[in-house]
Amino acid sequence: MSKSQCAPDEALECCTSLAAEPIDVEQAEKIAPLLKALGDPARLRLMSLILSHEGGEACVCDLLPSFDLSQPTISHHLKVLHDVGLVGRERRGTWVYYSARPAAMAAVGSLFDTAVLA
Amino acid sequence: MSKSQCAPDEALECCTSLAAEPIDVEQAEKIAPLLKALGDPARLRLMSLILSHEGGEACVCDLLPSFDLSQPTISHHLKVLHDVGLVGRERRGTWVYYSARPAAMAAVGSLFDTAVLA
DNA sequence: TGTCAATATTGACGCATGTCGAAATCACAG
DNA sequence: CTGTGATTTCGACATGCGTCAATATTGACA
Repeated sequence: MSKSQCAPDEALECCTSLAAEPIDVEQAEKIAPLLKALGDPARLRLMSLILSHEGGEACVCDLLPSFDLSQPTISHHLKVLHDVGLVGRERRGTWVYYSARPAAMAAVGSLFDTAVLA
Repeated sequence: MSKSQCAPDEALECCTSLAAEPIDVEQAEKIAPLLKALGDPARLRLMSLILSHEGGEACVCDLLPSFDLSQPTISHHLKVLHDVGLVGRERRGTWVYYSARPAAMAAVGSLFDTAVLA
């Protein structure tokens, strides 16, 4: 059984700025995987390519040409992004479309709100 | 020679939202390490503890009690954060104070600006 | 049904990472 | 200068990660 499920929005509604107060252990363990998933150049670019692609979604064939990596490797990175809930996946015919999940992105972004106060 | 230098602000002035346009390879390779550094629960909590600590800085002895990890492990995580430029380090007497570097935090945060448009 | 194109999974490989205990620095007090 | 507490570095270990080639799956279409 491959557990390729996309993590739902449990982790996505619970976070404020890192600077506001010390984040608690549970929050940290929920959010860190999202940052970790984005902490690879290929996946960061994939996220950006998907976000800035027409309609906010892109199929694998749209993304592949931007990389020197093999197709299985790209597929693997997309699975990582999907597993942590940063992107959604939808099959339409032969193609699989990946789309950004704004709530997850916003959750990560909120960590850095008002971080400019220090 | 241990290269424990703190990466200067090269990577910190060059980034806009991931959604605005596809991030280029060089930017991705500069920013991804920052996200990777934050992609560990212990380091995410360290960052938050430092940011929300009085004066925006904290010595190792302030941070240690919040973790079940050994002191060398905490020191290692702080070094990771320092090496990517997310925190500064200053020795004052016997103690070493770590402080958040707002520019680095802002650089990361800017990736998620307007990501809510999709 | 059978073939083809798009995507995912598997298995393997080296390399990086998180963790610890032990030892080394570093700075101050006596 | 010797000792003591704070912090870093070292060496080692197990685990995780990025990558690929090979194979499997899925869906469209003849």
